[in-house]
This record gives sequence, structure tokens and C-alpha cells, in this order.
Amino acid sequence: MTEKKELILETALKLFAERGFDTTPTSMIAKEAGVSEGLIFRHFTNKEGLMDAILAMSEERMARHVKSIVALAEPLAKIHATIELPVKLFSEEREFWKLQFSLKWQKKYRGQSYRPSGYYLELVEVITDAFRQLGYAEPEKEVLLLVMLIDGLSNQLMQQPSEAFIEQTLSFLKSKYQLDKLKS
Amino acid sequence: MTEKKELILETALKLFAERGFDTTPTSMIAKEAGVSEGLIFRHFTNKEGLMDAILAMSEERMARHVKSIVALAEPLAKIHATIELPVKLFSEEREFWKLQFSLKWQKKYRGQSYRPSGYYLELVEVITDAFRQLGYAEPEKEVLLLVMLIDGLSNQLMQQPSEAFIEQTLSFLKSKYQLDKLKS
DNA sequence: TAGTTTTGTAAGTGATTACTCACTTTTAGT
DNA sequence: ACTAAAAGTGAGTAATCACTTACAAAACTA
Repeated sequence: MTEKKELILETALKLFAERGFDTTPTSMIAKEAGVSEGLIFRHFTNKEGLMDAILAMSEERMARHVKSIVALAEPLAKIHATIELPVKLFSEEREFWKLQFSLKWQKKYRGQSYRPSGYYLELVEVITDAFRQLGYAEPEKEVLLLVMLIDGLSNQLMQQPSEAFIEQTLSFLKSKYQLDKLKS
Repeated sequence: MTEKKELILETALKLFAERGFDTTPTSMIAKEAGVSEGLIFRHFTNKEGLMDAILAMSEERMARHVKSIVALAEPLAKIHATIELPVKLFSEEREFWKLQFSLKWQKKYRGQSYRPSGYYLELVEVITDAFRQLGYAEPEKEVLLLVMLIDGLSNQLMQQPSEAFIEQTLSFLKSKYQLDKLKS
């Protein structure tokens, strides 16, 4: 990976997240990155190839996050870490994950990288087990609920990313998943 | 509203939902609707004007749904109806609401019609009150939780719209909001 | 150092796109 | 029936876009 290739990748990511894939011309990416437009096509073949490279990065980063959750010992810690995941994601690389989430609604990319991939299935499995260990009656459904909650939380974070709001919401959510709550 | 104007609106809605705003040329809309391309601009000035007209429809339809929820007598019925809202939306006019949700992530339209508008604020207020009546300790936060849940549910419905799945999920969610559950 | 591959550039190019314009047809008010 | 406004058409047009090509510089290999 040469310096300029990486620069193109980062610039494209930033611009795609800010303005969307279709509304960001390759000429703009080149200009912003300070390289010739042709270089984009030398390295990534297509505009779509550029996006695919970004998506591959996403896959890797997410896999790392999931790995760290799976490594936790306590089932409750795993669940809490999962709740915290979107906050962590956005605080670290906001634009990057924003792009990921917006892609869910684009037909073009829903078939490829967003289809439940390895790390997602692993996380679901691990969290199901965590619920089971905690004595929940319907662990599979609880996972689904948690997934929905996290999706919704991500949406909220995009629209209201204030520190205070995040803190409040997180602690409220965690209080819903505590040892002394009923498990029906 | 002439017949052809309405035809343009419906066709554009369908195509925008299927293929996205930016990747749907006005020429395609005209061809599919069986009208001349110029007519689109006569009626809606811009391609963006066409989208604005669609967004205005959305506002109206959503307002109707909210009104019917607000009209319910029992607080629990209001909450359950809110949970059912996304299912109702998607079963009735899938493409239409899909477009709405995808727009949340587009900068262009986030400032305009998607900003918490009248009906949304009213619904939040009413549901907050419902939680209060049911004796929940923190009704404001419960509403937020419910909003996130509904966002997440909408996401799920887009990816897995099978009847059985919807039915299961709905009844599970409703069971979480029952009179005999604790309200901490 | 000679030769080869890789990285980089600048200037196109054809296709597509949103939008315009000159014009005709239909509708509606009096 | 006359007329003015509104609805509708079809053939442009300028601009933009993804991508190509011919070529040069740099980096690697022997």
C-alpha cells in the first residue's frame, strides 16, 4: 500500500460519508487528496472498487471489536459491551460508521458486504449464550431485541451525539439489563 | 392535481425507493410514467422539487397514523399501537416508507423534512404520558427506549420481512410492555 | 547500470444528465 | 365561441461524470 493509495482511500471514505457515494465525483476525491484522477482507477479499477476497499476495512475493524467482546468472561459484561458498541464506534470513527449505516439502505451494497457476515453471526451466537447463562427464558428473542435496540441507538447517536445524552441513555439501557431484573 | 402529475409522483416514488434518488434519472421517470420529460419540470420545477412533493405526502400520511394512535383511550393500547406502527407502515406502503428511512442518512434531506416535525413531537408527548399513567419511574427515558426499539424494528423489517418473523417479534415486544411487568 | 515493473500524470472522450425552449393541445372562464 | 391560462411535447444543450490512453518518473531487480 503506497502513501498515495492510502490517501485516496481515506479521502474517499471521508467524502463518501459526508456526501454519499453517488454524489461524490472521482474528480473531487482526486482533487481533495492531491493526486491525479487517473491514479484512482490505476489502484482501484472502478469507483465501485474504491468502495469495496473501504468496505473491506470495515469488515476488519468490526471483527476486531467483536473479538474483544467475545473475549470477556462474564455474560453480563458481554451484553453491556454490546450495548456500548455503537457509542464506541461513533466516538472513534464517526464518519466511517456513518457510511456503514447509510449503506444498509442502498440496494447496491446490501447484497455484498452488509449481508450478515462472519463477525455478526459470531456476536449473535455469543450473546445468545450470554442470555442463556443469565437465565433468560427466550435467549434468541432477547438477542433480536438487543440488536434492534442497538440499531435504534445508532440512529439516535447520529442525530443527537451530545455527551450528556449518550451517557444518560447508556446507563438507562444498562439498567434494563441487570442481574436483579426478571428474565421472562 | 391532474392525472399525469399524480402519475409522475407515484412513479418517482416507486423508482426513488427502488433505486435511490441520485441514481434515478428524470428521463427514466418520464419514460416509466409515459409522459414527456419536460412535464416533470413544468410541474415540479426541479428534480429536488419532485422529492419535496413526495416528502410532503409522507408528512400527511404519518400525521394520520399518529392521530389514530393518539385517539386510543388506554395508555397500554397506545404503546402497543406504537410498537405496531412500523409493521403497519411497511405492510401498507413498503416502498414509500423504505424511502423515508433511507433519507435519514442523507445530509441533503436531514435538515428539512426529517427533522422532528409536528406529528413526531406529538407522539412522543402522548407516549410519555402513557408511560407515566402506567406508573413507570422514568417515562421520558422509556419513550426514548421505545423510539430506539421502533427504529431497530424498522431496520429488521427491511431485511427480513417474513410474516412469521414479524408476528413472533411483535408479540415478544408487546410482552415486554405489559401491565404485570415491573416499572423500574 | 540496464531492463522491467510499478506508480504516477495530463489531457482527452463518449455517454449521461438535469434542465430549457419553442411550440401545440387541452381546459376553463365569460 | 373566444380567449387566456394551463398542460403537455420533443428536440435540443451545456455541463458533468466515470473512465481511457499515451506517456513519464520512480522503484525494484539482476
